[in-house]
Parts: sequence; structure tokens; C-alpha cells
Amino acid sequence: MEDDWGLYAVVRSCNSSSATASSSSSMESGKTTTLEEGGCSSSTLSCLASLTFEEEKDPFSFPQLGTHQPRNNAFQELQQFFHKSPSFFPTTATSRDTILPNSSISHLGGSSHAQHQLQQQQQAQHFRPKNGVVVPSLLAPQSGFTANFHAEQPQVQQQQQNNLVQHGFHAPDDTFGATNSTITLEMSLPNLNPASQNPRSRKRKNQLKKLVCQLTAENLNSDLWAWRKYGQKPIKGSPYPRNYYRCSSSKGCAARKQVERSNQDPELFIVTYTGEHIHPRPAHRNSLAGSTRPKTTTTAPEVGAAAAAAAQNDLADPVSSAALAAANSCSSPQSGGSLSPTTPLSAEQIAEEEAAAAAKREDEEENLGDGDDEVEETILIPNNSMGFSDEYFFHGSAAAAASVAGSWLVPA
DNA sequence: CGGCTTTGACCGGCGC
DNA sequence: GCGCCGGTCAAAGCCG
Repeated sequence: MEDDWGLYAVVRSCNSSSATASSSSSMESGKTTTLEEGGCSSSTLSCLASLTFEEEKDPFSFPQLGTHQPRNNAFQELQQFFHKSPSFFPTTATSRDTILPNSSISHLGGSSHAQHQLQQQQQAQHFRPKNGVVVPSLLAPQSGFTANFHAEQPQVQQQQQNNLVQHGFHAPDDTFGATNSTITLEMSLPNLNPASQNPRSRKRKNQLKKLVCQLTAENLNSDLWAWRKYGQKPIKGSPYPRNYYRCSSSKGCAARKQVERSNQDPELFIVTYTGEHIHPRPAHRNSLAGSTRPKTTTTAPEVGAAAAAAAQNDLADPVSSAALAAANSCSSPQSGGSLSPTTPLSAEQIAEEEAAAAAKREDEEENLGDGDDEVEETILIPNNSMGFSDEYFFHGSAAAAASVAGSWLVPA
């Protein structure tokens, strides 16, 4: 049960009609807006919750990313989109509505290197940054937010999964217009076996639960969890190394995180989460854990010493900087010292939640009927499917993803 | 002093 | 069986 209820929790999350606490907090200077979400939130984009979009602070300083667009508040854009685009919550979308070639996602779980490369190539083909925006060409040619959610699940979970399959997630071409803060998430849940519960497990990736997010540099600064780097490996076929992080919030926590830059689209970072957090999500970003230490800081202070240190360590490889910055920024003090899940909702976020809740209700009705889609289908994150249940994240492989979502409830 | 990054070594799965 | 490769370990050093 424990290993199987991940998707079930997702389904529950999707079907849950009660929005739980969602909060946002204006960061210290009010220039950083962080959206955070509680439990089975109805927030449509709760996967984005807690993503921090710093409007002025440049989280990273990448040579290749030097052309960052002025940073909008992506979530506000999303909110606007939700209000303006009812079609964002289609009732006709099915599992056939793939964003990416389903093979590219489905193979993530069994990620041999070749498969991984294929995935990146396919991602690059379908996600073209445009003015700094990650563009899922099949859904939002101009710009937009998409998410792929593919799972290879045990049979017992197919029913729950089918519920997910029926959700659709379409972004009209003009969804985001000229917005420039977008996140692409790709999620793969290959197998929900308990492998990740063995901290010493060396099982192959295809045997581990994992969730893959593809984020832009801006959005790497996304979660509250404290990650400690424990390794870095050059990846064959990629000019960029892969960085390995483990959750440092708790000693026994098996949550892992890998950050690597897409070699096809260097502006994108592929963040892979595995394992499960065994502890509550920290209410605040640990001011120490994950903190970076500036060595020779020539970058903006808030870029974090991680980037600087990484740059120092590997000047020829901005990805190192990116990865480090990404991971470290997740817990960097300056990026979230005042985060609080109890922070009152802003009007915009409330509106967003309302829109999401309404859309979710529609989805619920739609989902009552069918559900025979193949497990192998690429699942489009529905309006609320981004609102992963905390339970799911807590027990499922997407645990670490919750760090992205920032939607983590503390089991008593 | 605790927690972090760095980095070479080691381990084990997987393909040939 | 062997070698490649990815993932992890752990010592060393740094930093607040």
C-alpha cells in the first residue's frame, strides 16, 4: 500500500474539492514572490508553488544565460492566464494529447544513457526557448507552461492513473503572450517500487521512482528543501556534468536530486528527483543548510556563492555553476528566509485558487466516466494535476518533486 | 563546530 | 566475464 498509494494520492489530490491552505509570502523586500501551497491543494499550478521568481535578483549568473529577460512574476502570468483562458481546462483532452513524444518520457524511467540523450534531443525539439520562455511547441507554440506526467505503474495503480490520464492540459498559443517566465515540467514515475527506501540502494534508475522536471534557470530556485551536494559526474555524451544532491534536512532522508543542464537546450536544466522525504518540509528555508559560501564573488550577491564557487571550480562549465546555484539556491537564505506556509494569501493567489478549484470540479465530472487509457500514455498535467498531493509526494517517488511544488504537509 | 562543497575512489547494474 | 558508466561514498578542506 505504501508503495502504491503515490498515484492514488495524486488522484485524490486531483479529485479533492477542498483547497487547502495556499499561501504566498512576499519576500523580504517584496520583490520576490513565492507561492506556496498546502496539501491537496486545488491550485492549478501548485507544482509551481514555492517557485520563487525573483524579479530583480538574478539567481544565477551564467554566461549562456546572460540574456535573461526581465523577470516577470510567472505566477501572476499564470493567474492571468487562468482567468483569461477557460480553455486551459479542457474537457476533451485525453491521454492522447501528448506534449512530447511519449517515448521520450516513458523512457525516462528506464533511462539508459541513449534514452536519456534521446530524451534531451526530443525535448530540445519540442521546447524552444523563445525570449527566454520554454516553449512546448505542440501546445503553446508561442510560450506557455506545460507538464508531462508519465508513469509506468504497477497494474494495481492503473485505475488511479487513468484518472490522471483523463485530465488535459492545454495552453493556447496566446496563453502567455509575451510572458517570459515559464516552467516546463516533465515528470516520470517509472516504477513505484520501494527501491528508494533503501538509502544504500544502487538500483538502476529504471528501478527507482523518479520525477524529472525541466526548469529554466530562473526557476531552478524553487524549493525549500535543503540539498547537499554529494557528487558530480561527467555524463557521457553531455558536455555538462551532472550534480548529485541529497536532502540534508534529515539524516535518513532518502530524497535525491540530480541537476544537469540539457545539452540540447542549455537554458534548460533537467532536475531529477528520486527517493522520498521522510520528514516534513521545512517551513523556512534553512539559513544554514544549503547555504553557499562566497569565495570570490563577482556575481550578484544573491546569485549565491554556489554559482561563484562553482564557477571558480569549473569556469569552463557554466552548468556546474547553474547546478550548484540551482541546488543551493533552493535553500539559500536570501531566497526565502521569510517563507511561511501560513502567510495569508494574496488576492491574486486566492483568485488563482478559485479558478483552479472551479476547473478541478469540472475535471472531476469529466473523470467519472472513463479510464482505460494505457499506462504508457504520456499524461498531460491537468489543471490541477500540478497540485500534487502532499501525501503523494511524501510517500511517492515524486517526493522530491514536492520540493519543487513546495506543497508538503507535515504528517502528524 | 557543524554543515557545506569538492573530488577521487569505489560499487554495482547493464550491455556486449 | 569484462568493461563501461552512473551513482554513491568519504576524506579533505572551506566557511559562517
